[in-house]
Amino acid sequence: MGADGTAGRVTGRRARTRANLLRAAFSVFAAKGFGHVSIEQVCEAAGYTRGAFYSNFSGLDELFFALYAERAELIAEQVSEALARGGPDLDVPAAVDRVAEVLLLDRDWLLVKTDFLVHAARDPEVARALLEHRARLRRAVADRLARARGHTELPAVLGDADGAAHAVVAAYDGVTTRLLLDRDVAGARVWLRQLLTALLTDGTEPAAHGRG
Amino acid sequence: MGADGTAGRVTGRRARTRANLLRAAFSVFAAKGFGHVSIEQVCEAAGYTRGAFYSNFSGLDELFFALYAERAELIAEQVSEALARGGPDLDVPAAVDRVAEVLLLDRDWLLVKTDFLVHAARDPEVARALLEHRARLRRAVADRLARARGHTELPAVLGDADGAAHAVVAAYDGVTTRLLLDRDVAGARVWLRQLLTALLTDGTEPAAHGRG
DNA sequence: TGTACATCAGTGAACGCGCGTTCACTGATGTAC
DNA sequence: TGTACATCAGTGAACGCGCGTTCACTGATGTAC
Repeated sequence: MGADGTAGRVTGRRARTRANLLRAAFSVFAAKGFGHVSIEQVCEAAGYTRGAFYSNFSGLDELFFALYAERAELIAEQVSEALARGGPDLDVPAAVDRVAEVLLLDRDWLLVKTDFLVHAARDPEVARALLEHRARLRRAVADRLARARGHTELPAVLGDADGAAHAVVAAYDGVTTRLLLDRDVAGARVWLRQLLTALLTDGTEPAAHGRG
Repeated sequence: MGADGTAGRVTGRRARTRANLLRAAFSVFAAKGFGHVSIEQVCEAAGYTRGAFYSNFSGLDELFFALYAERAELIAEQVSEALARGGPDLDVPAAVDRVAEVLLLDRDWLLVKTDFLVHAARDPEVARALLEHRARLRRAVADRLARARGHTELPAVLGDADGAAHAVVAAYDGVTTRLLLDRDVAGARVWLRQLLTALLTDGTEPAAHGRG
């Protein structure tokens, strides 16, 4: 159903229900962790019966996947936008600040994202989706760095702009882990800035900010 | 019980059962993820009944914690040892290779460790244990770096040896995430080496290894 | 070293709950006129 | 714009399973002599 024009008559209500379930699920996942959440709990949080759930999703896995995809899309757009701003000359510290702002905005998202990582680590199908999302972010970073070549010389150890973009993602992942444990969002931003500065410059200039 | 000499008569059998349960649980956790494992499954894998489980642990959480603590202790020792080898002069590439060997040996451990991270992220009590383990690793690295000062000048952005040790842990965490997704252990070691080189040196020398 | 005994570790059955999954039904929603 | 109708979204009850948790019991294990 849905390929021809006849299908999907009552689209409004269905879309709303789906969105409500996704929104409620996000909160519940963030609070308890994917592994400790039942369909019943999601339905209760959203104010629907379990029948409504099954009318929209085949199971928790599918909902979780949809949840991740939706949010990851949003983040990717925000990062691209943050990188696009600021003119053709790359101001590394300013760009880093903007990206750090987007990526380390919401601890709940980091929690859900890490749950998804753990899920993906055991399911190659899911892993592929996550890797694609990461590749997309990486490409946005690499493009930006490549465009700015000459202005800021990258350290040679990491290779080209692509290697540097890999390093940026690794730094993000590293800071994510730390933030999940110490819950210090502001400190994490400072720390991410320092790490990226250390990675993207030749590391000889002194630190501009304090350590987190 | 246990504080005076009279308690714990039949120690052998009990210790063996506990160890068997822990070993079996490790495999099951690695395969399915903490959130998707039941007490029953652990018992079946270990060849005991659920009664035996309750005779040794109060629940899955306690077992998981014991599991993590035991293994983390082992890793900490191995890392300390890897850092101690090689004489008073720090040969950064060689030390990095040895540490990378220990830390990225076993994907199963990374899986379980990440499950534990996700668990700790939602329980401050658990987080404290994990943070302590990380602090211990970090201290080992910082001590080693501090002892080697003068031989290898650290980049100024990261501050002192302590800041550099933080960066080492962040790199490890970042590489862990990637390894969980692409399952390329050998590539992860190469990549960790590159990242650490970029972080611990001033980044001007060319890359010695290919990118992972 | 061997034996009798006390104690403790692990058994296995039982209970009940939470929840995944299904499905006949109802009333909400969009459409045709 | 209003109304009658067809269809679909969500309801809510029912079923059954997996499993957490408990506990009386048994036989394995260490100890005292």
